[in-house]
Amino acid sequence: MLKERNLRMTRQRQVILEELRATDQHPSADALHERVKKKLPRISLGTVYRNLEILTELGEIRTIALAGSLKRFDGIPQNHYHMRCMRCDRLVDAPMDVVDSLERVLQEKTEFRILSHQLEFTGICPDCQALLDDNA
Amino acid sequence: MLKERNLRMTRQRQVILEELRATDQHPSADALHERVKKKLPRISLGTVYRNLEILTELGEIRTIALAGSLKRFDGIPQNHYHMRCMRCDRLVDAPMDVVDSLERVLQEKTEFRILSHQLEFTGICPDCQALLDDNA
DNA sequence: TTACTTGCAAATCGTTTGCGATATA
DNA sequence: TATATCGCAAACGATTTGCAAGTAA
Repeated sequence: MLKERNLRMTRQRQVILEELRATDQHPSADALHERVKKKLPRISLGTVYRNLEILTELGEIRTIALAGSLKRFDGIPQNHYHMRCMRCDRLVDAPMDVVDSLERVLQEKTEFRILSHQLEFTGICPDCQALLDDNA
Repeated sequence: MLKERNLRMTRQRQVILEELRATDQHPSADALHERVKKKLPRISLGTVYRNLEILTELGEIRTIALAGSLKRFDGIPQNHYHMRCMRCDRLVDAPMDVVDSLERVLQEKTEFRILSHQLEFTGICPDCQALLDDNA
């Protein structure tokens, strides 16, 4: 699966994959870099980032996009879900109710105390669909 | 509601709230800053950030933390949900199945083409619960 | 008159990128 | 040997923060 993309299995790529597979800690790039450095002391953080991206594209690992520092603001204080257009980055309210049962179902199966949840849909907005159709 | 926290209703705070309430565009802090500058040309981006934080704490508006900027990595390539501890930031697999019907339910009600969804639970992990109990 | 709030600029954080050097296939 | 990949360091974009001046109550 490396060949069709002209990719090479470097020692760095190998160790990054091994170390990630060896833990269930869902490390950040930085935390993984610290682990990998124990075996390859000279590896750089940039190399870790580059390989994590490639390994994700290959389907070998998953990148979890956490709800994080990037923010948008909403004049409506009630909780509701959103849809984001992956092409133009527009953010729109999702026309559906908040599903409280998601938290209840999970709470029955975990010691974690669940307090809230964040649900974001990704897709293509109508405007961008039209644009894409034009180009076809 | 301003009084109990010794907060003042400044012109800046007022206009930021008005402008955010006047749109359904879910602007970024920067985009909102551009709008507000038309009424208060000298207002700084830092002031916009500070007020958005306070208005969120007061429950007047909502801050939407977008999925994307912050990343974690997972050696298991199958899709699944996660729980994040709001105290220690630990990330753990959620013991529940992916709910495909969420996308179907929403797709029936929108022109948006839904392609995927991101669900993240927030709460307190068992270790941090124990710590909090000790301090009580 | 107090101390909350501002504008400005510098700092921070996670991530990305340009470069010349290195190593895989 | 060709070029994918590396290490390094600088660049990046969104957000946060320190400080002295301004202003609401």
